[in-house]
Amino acid sequence: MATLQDVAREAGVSSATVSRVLNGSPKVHARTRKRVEDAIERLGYRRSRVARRLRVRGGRSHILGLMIPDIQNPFFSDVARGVEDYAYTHEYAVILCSSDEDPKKQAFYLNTMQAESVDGIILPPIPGENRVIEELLEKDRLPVVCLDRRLPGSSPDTVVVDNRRGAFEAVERLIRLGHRRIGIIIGLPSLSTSRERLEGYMEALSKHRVAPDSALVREGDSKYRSGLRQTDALLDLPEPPTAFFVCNNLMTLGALEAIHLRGLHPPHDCSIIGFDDMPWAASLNPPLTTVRQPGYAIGRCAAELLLKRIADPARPASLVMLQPELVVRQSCGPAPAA
Amino acid sequence: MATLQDVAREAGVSSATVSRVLNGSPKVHARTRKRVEDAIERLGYRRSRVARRLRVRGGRSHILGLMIPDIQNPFFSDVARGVEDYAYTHEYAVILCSSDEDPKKQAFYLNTMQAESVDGIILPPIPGENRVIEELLEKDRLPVVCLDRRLPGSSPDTVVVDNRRGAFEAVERLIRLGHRRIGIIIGLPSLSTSRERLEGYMEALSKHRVAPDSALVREGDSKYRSGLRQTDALLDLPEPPTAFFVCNNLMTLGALEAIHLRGLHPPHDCSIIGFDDMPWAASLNPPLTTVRQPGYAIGRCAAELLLKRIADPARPASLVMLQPELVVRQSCGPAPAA
DNA sequence: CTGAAAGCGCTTACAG
DNA sequence: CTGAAAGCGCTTACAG
Repeated sequence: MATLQDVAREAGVSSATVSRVLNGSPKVHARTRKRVEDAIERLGYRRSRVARRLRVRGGRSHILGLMIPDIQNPFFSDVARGVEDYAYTHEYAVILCSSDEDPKKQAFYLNTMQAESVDGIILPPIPGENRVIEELLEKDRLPVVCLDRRLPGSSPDTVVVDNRRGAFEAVERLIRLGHRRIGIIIGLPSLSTSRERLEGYMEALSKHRVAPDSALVREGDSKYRSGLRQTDALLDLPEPPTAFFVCNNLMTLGALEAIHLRGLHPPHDCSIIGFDDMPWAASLNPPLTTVRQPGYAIGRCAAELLLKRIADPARPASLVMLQPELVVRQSCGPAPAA
Repeated sequence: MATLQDVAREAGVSSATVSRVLNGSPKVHARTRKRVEDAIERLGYRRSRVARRLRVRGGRSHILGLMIPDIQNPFFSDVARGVEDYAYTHEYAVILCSSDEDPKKQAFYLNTMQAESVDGIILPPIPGENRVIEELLEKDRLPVVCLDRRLPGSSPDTVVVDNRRGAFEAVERLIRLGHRRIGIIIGLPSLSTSRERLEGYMEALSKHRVAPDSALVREGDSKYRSGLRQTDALLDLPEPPTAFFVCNNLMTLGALEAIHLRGLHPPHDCSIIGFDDMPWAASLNPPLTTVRQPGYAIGRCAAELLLKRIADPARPASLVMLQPELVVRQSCGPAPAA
C-alpha cells in the first residue's frame, strides 16, 4: 500500500501539502493540487483512516456500534436496517453484534467497540447490567442510545415503544369480543417491555371490570419454545383461556403451533393476538392480528439521536416514545358462549 | 482517557514494560507485572487498538466486513448470525452492511471497510460488479470470500449451496405427485442462483419427459411484490400451472397471497414449494414445503474460510458447496385430474 | 528482566 | 501558498 509519503515523493511536494489536498484545504495552489491528485491516482493511494484517527483530535471514526440480542429476530433485523440506513446517509458504517443477552458477550463486544473507537453505541440494555452502560456513559463519555428497553436509574437518550398502550388495545379488543379469560405470555420479567405489556393487560382488564387471574399470566423468554410450552400450560388449566395475548413474534409462532397441535382452530375455537408484526403475518394460519412495533423507525430514530449526541455531547437527553399499531387480521373472533 | 504513558508513570516503569505486560510477554518480573496491572486498574486504562494497529506490522484489526443485500431477508440474517458467531469465537467483530444490490452503496461500504482496514470481507457478488471485487483481491490483496453466488471469471474462496440439486428435488417431487404444468418464479436472471435453480427445474422436467413451456417460467426480483405479481400472471394463463416452485422466501409469501386472493387452497387446489426455510414456515397456511438452505452454516463456513485465508494468504482457494434439504410439510398434493 | 529510541501514517500549528 | 517538525498512542528490535 502506498503511503502519504510516497505520494509526496511522487508529486515532488511535502507531506503537509498532500495532507492539505486530502483534507480539501483551500490554500493549495490549483497546479500543486493537480500534481498531488495525479500522484494519488497513479499510486492508487488510499488514506489510512487508522493513522488519521490517531492524529486528529476528537477524530471521528464514522463507525457506530449496534448491539442487539439477536439479529435473527425479525424485529431486531428491522431495527438494524433502520440504524444502518440512517447511518449510511450520514456516511457512517455500523459494527453489529448479537449479545444473546449474555453479559460476557456484551462485555467482549463493548470492549471491542471501544477499542475500535466507535463514535457511539446503540443497544437495548440487558437487565442487571446497567453498571457497564453507566460506566460507558460517565467514565468513558461515550455516546450511548438505549432502544426498546429503558435503562433504570439513569436516563440517556432512549427510544422505546408505548408498550403499555399497545398491550392495552390488544387486550381491550379481546374483551370487546366477549373474552373474559385471556391468557398472556410475557417475555423475561426482568425486561421493562415485559412489565409494561403486562401493565397494559392489567389496565384493560381493570377498565372493563374483568377479574385478573394470576394463573393466566405466564412468563416466557421470547423464544419459540417458550411460546409453545406456556401455551400448553395455559391450555392444560382446568378452565383454559379463550384468548391469548402473546408478547413477542417468536413466542406467538410457538403458541400457534401448540394451538394447532390440540386441533384447535382460531378464530373459532380461540383467539390470539401477537406482539410484533412481520411480513408473513398475513400468510399465517390464521392471518395474525398483531400489535405492530415500528422496528425500522425505532432504529432510524436511535441512529439520529446518536449522531446528534455525537455532534453535541451537551444536548439534553431525550426520550422518544413511538406508537405501536394494532393490525387487525383474522385470528380473533367472538368468545365461545360459556 | 488514560494512555499507556500514564500507566507507565503511575507504575514507575517505562512504556516498553507496560506494553510487554499488555502483550503477555513472559519476560516481565512478576512484581513488576503486578505494579503495572494495578496501575492499569487504578487508571481504568484501555489500550487503543487504533494506535496499536498503526504500529504492529501486518497488524490485524480483528474486524471482518460482511456485505449482504438485505439484513431483513431471513436467509441473510441467518448467514449474518453464522458469520458473527464464528467470528466471536475467534475474537473478531463484524461490520455489517446492506448493499441492496446497489453498486453505489457497495462502493461506499467497500471503501469504508478498507479505510477501517478490516482484515477481510465476505459478500455475495453483485452481478456486473466483478471488477470492484477483483481489484480488492488483486490490487489491494484483501482477503475476500464470496457467498451464495459465484464470482464469474475468477475463483476466490466461495461457499454456495447446490441450487441445481435443491431445485431438481423440489420439481421432481411435484412431478411425482402428477403435476405436469409447473410454474417457476426465479429471482433476477443475472444471479447465478436464479440460473442454477432454473437449470434444476429444467433437468427434472427433462428427466421425467415433461415438455417445458416458457410461459411457465417467470422472473421476479426476490421481493414479496414480485412473487405476488408473477403468480398472478401465471394464474391468468389460459392453461394455468397446477403447481408452483418459487425460488426464494419473500416471493413465496407473495405467491401464497396471490393464491389465497383467488380463493385457492393448497394443497387441494394447487401445490407450492418454496426456496429457503424459515422458523415460521410450519405455521403458514398451509404449512409450507420448502427447500431449506443452511444459511447459518453458510455464514459460519464463509467466516472460517476467511479467517483461514487471513492466516495464510497463500493457501489455495476452495469452493465449498453445501447441500440443501427438501423439507416436506403440507403444501403439496396430487395434481387434480385433467 | 528493563529502558531509550525509533517509527507506524497521518495532521497541524508555526514559520516563511 | 508551502515545508520542517512535532506528536497522536502504541510496539519492538537493540542494548544493557
